[in-house]
Amino acid sequence: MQFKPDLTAKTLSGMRSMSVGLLTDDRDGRFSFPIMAGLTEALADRGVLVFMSVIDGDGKAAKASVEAFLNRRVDGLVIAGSRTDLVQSLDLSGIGIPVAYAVAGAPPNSCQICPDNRHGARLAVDWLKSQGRQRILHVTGPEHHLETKTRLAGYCDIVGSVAPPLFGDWSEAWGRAAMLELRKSGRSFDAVFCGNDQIARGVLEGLHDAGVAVPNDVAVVGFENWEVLAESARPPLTSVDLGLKAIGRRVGAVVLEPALQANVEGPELLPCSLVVRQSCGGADESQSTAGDRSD
Amino acid sequence: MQFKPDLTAKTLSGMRSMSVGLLTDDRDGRFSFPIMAGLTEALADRGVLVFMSVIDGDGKAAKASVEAFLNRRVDGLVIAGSRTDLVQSLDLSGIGIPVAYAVAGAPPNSCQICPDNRHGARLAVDWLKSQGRQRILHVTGPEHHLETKTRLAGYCDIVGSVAPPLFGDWSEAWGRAAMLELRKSGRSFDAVFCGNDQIARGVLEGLHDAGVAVPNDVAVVGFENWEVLAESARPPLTSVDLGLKAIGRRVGAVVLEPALQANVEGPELLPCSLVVRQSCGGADESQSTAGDRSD
DNA sequence: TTGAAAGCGATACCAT
DNA sequence: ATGGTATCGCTTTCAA
Repeated sequence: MQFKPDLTAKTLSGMRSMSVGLLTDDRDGRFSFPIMAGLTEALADRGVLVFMSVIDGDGKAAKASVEAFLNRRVDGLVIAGSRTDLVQSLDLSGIGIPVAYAVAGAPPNSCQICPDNRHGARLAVDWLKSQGRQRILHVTGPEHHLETKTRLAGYCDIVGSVAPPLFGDWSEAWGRAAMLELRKSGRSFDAVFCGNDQIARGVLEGLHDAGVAVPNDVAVVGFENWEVLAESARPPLTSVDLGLKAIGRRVGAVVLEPALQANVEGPELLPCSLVVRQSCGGADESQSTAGDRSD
Repeated sequence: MQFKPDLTAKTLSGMRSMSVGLLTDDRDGRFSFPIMAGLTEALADRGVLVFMSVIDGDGKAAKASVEAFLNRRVDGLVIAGSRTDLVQSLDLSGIGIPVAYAVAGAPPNSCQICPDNRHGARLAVDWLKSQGRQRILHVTGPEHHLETKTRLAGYCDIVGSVAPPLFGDWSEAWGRAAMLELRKSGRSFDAVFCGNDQIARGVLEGLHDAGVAVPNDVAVVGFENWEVLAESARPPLTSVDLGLKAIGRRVGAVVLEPALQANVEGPELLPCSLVVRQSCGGADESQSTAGDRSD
């Protein structure tokens, strides 16, 4: 028969509400949206829906959203893709429901799920080496950023610390500038591993301007696999995928079943994967690595 | 005093649920996310929350999501930024709650809210003319797309149909190819108005490769103001902003108060605005036009 | 005007 | 095992 229990009544009578809240202060949804997609996907089967609220950096609004969630009796809360200032303005300690942080700053002893940046970097550099590249440079973001440090660590895992990385900001402009700088310095290299895709785009442009052929003369790999950037780069950019959708799925599972939580000490790291395109050769061999490439 | 009524009980007892459902099949959230942000913003004051569900093109999943929304007794439904196939696989006719389509294909006689592409195009071309440009070309997307036609119409409103547009796809590669084609044909021009930002990026690159100076020799303006692309273009790209966030706000108002609906015949058009950067000169005059530039 | 009682649609605890 | 009933927290209706 076609009986559909009313979720509202079900909730009122003390059961779980079969809904979770998602809070983000992302600007363009670069991280939040794929996470959200994974979350929906994972929770749809279990019949739970997600309340989403995007706020712009204001602590008051964040607090109000959480209150609103709680009034709806959400079973869990996820904070996604936000800058760390959100967590600071929000005290979720005695909230009474599971909270998980997805690709977001998190307070100590909380459930935090992030991509394994270090492993992702190793994947990229390994691939570069397997393609016969000898002198792999690293141009990346601000030195003090956590992502910068972690990705750098993965890079060093493979090549050691012979070649000092070039720190800058996460922009195309910096990627271009770095190429200029490099040419002036006369350092020789046959590959550059970039801290993110925007930098990689800039590097590609800088190389193009200088007349060096990619991937023949130098190979380039990016990070984050922001498809709109990576796919239309010239040539299409090989990049490390963050597996955001998988993170969304995982976060959904954990928020509903806190027992699944792996370790309370430090973040839970989910695998990245390498999406091979044409910027470092080998694209036709259609290499693929662990994880879920679509974010 | 600090009394917070329980929304669940309120809902059960026959009131409105103070929640709406948002359904999208967007891939990267380019449209859905800003719309969502506007929606949240508009509804937060009224104390209504939004259930969001992102599905990937599957008709079954869409239907299931709508059912789930209905079980939660949402007060309204918005379909956002989706390809038209979603509306086809979904019959929302006798659903009993207001439905609005935001930047999405919509069935006849439904509430549809979209950016005023034609007006946006006029804004762009007008600006180009005001900067003294005489021969403005239009390179754009597939001829049969609705956006292509509407933007072209706006272009023709200003310059007439002297210069035939160049149709292609919405990619950077096409923008580059168009420049090559143009150089071969020997057509002379001092500005190009692009159908979207990706094409504009390609055009910019093509121009750069050919050694023509932007904006001195030729000015370029894009469409959609996808900030990650526009801001880091070389030079930063002047572009028509779609006002997606405002659309989200409007859609929220309409879904809660269907009486506000402007016209049932055809879509309700919200203003675009021009965001002036350096790709067509005049950036320092910090020109701005109607609408809300942040999406 | 104010206060008490009857749903709303399920769950859960009792009795039988 | 099985049916009846109190309960969840609020709105609405009806008395007083």
